[in-house]
Amino acid sequence: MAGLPQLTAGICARLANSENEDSEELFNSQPTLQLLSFKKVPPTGGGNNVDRYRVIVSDGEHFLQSMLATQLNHLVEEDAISKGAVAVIEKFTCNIVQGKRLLIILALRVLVKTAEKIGSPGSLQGRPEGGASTPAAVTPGPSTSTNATPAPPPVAAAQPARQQTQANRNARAPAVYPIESLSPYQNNWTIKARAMNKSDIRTWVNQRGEGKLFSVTLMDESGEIRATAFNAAVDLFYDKIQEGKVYLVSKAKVNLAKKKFSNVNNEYELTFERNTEVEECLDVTDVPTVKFNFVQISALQDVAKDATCDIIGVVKEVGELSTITSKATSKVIPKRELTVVDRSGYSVRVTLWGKQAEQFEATDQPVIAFKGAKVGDFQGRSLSMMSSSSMHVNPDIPEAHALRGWFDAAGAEQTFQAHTSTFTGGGGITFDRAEVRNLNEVKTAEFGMSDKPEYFCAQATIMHIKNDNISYPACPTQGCGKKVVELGDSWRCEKCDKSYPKPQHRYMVSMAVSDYSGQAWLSGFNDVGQTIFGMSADELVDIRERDDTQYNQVIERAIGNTYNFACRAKQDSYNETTRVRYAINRIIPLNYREEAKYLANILTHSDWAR
DNA sequence: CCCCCCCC
Repeated sequence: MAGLPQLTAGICARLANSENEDSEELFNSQPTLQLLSFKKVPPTGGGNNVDRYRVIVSDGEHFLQSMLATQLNHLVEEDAISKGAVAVIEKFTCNIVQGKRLLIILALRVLVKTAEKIGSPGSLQGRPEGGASTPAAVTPGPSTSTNATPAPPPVAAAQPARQQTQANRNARAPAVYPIESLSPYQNNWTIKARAMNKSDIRTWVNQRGEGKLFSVTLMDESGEIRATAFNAAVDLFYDKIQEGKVYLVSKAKVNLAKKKFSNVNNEYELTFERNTEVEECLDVTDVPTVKFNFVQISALQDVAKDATCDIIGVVKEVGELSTITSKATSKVIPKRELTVVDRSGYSVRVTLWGKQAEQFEATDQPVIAFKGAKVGDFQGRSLSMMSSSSMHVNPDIPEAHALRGWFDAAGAEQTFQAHTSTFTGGGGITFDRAEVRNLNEVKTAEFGMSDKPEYFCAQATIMHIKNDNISYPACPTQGCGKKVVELGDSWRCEKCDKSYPKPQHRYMVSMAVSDYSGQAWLSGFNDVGQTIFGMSADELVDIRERDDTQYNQVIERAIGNTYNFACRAKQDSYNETTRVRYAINRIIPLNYREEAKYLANILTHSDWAR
């Protein structure tokens, strides 16, 4: 145990009584603490889906309950810290939640990943910080008249000194809380946050009545929260709140967020009310601007349909303003398509809607960053802006400058690859481990029994190939591939209205594949035959005509090989019987290095491997 | 209190 860092003795007691403290010194002190235990707190019902970690911290004398800010979750999940870790708490705040004093760790630096417990820390007097005892016995619980209970010693005193100093430069010097600390349990707070993704004003009519609303995402160093204004509050705040500006916000209502309707990372959301105060703040230091998590346009094929993503690229083309009529509402909606390219050599179409489509000005091929665009599968991959998406023209970030340089020097002359759909127009284009089903499950779950095709992936071995009718004579015209019929000494394609001296044979393969759970018949077209036989259908037809034994050998060689499949299941009626057929969208030979890596990863992360 | 995000 030699060389363990010294803990900051006494800090837990000071934090527990921080209302009596010179907070500036205390909150700048960057104490070293031991993290005794981690407990995952599951998402609350109706809240978001983000787990949080409750951590018991110790200074060697006392322990104190704390929460990790969610942006630190990865430290636990990636095993960078575990039971007994020693860390410098670089940034934190304190809050009163359900009558308990809670340390909120916003940033930390790991000194020791794991260690034995240092000293024998005890509970702080009367305060059940240990978490094991009953809070109600000592401090008033949340159920005892929440409003009548005076707000516990002002958390104002417990704010990071730096933020407090900034706040003091404002006329009314409110205490500034991190967004991370907001909760329904206490309401005397002010946050200082940047307004992002302000929506248009939207109206609704339903059984309960009608109204209008807009929403905006507020963001500070600690996190983000979605805020919504209804009806009268729309008139009060819509013009006042401007995208990108920083505001002091107080007296808004904190509610549980219904996470399925938003991708904002917070358990709660705000509702602006009549008495809510929103004041622009000119001191914007330490209030972050948008955070992007860019993916390359080429990588969009690996992003699931309906997911949101961030893209940055050069606008190669700007489409005309047009309109569509919504099928659902019959509303006419303005629309504009942008074609965006990046250094991956791919292009993608981004659809703007409504005002954003109307107001888009076609300046000279700007760099644009898109945040939270929705991924669609039209023509392979497409992007669509939503009300929660945002668009940033020529942002002052390194990626944008790099793209500008690249495009002006070379990119402008380049041709770009568009994403393309592989005949399905649906999902299942790529093999995705998350979509792997065993064949028994595919059958019992009745994949493909609905009207729409359903997609699944499988890893399976070829057991048998129907070899009587493995290919057909097809039109040799690029992109046609229709069946041709022999007429005299030529082959005629109805579709192309042309005759050819020779057809081009194309595969149409039916094969039984098997995994540990069961067997299924899959059908595949030309690329599938090419993959499993390692030759074109023309070559194989040629072999069959010359040497039946050699032909059978080629078929035999394809048996017993294992592939990763991306499949489509679809109902099909033939001769008055309806059954589900499975078509192969993609067939990929196993890459054993990759398979081994995948398995090793499972081993490393499973409990029974420890 | 919304929770739609559209079309080809």
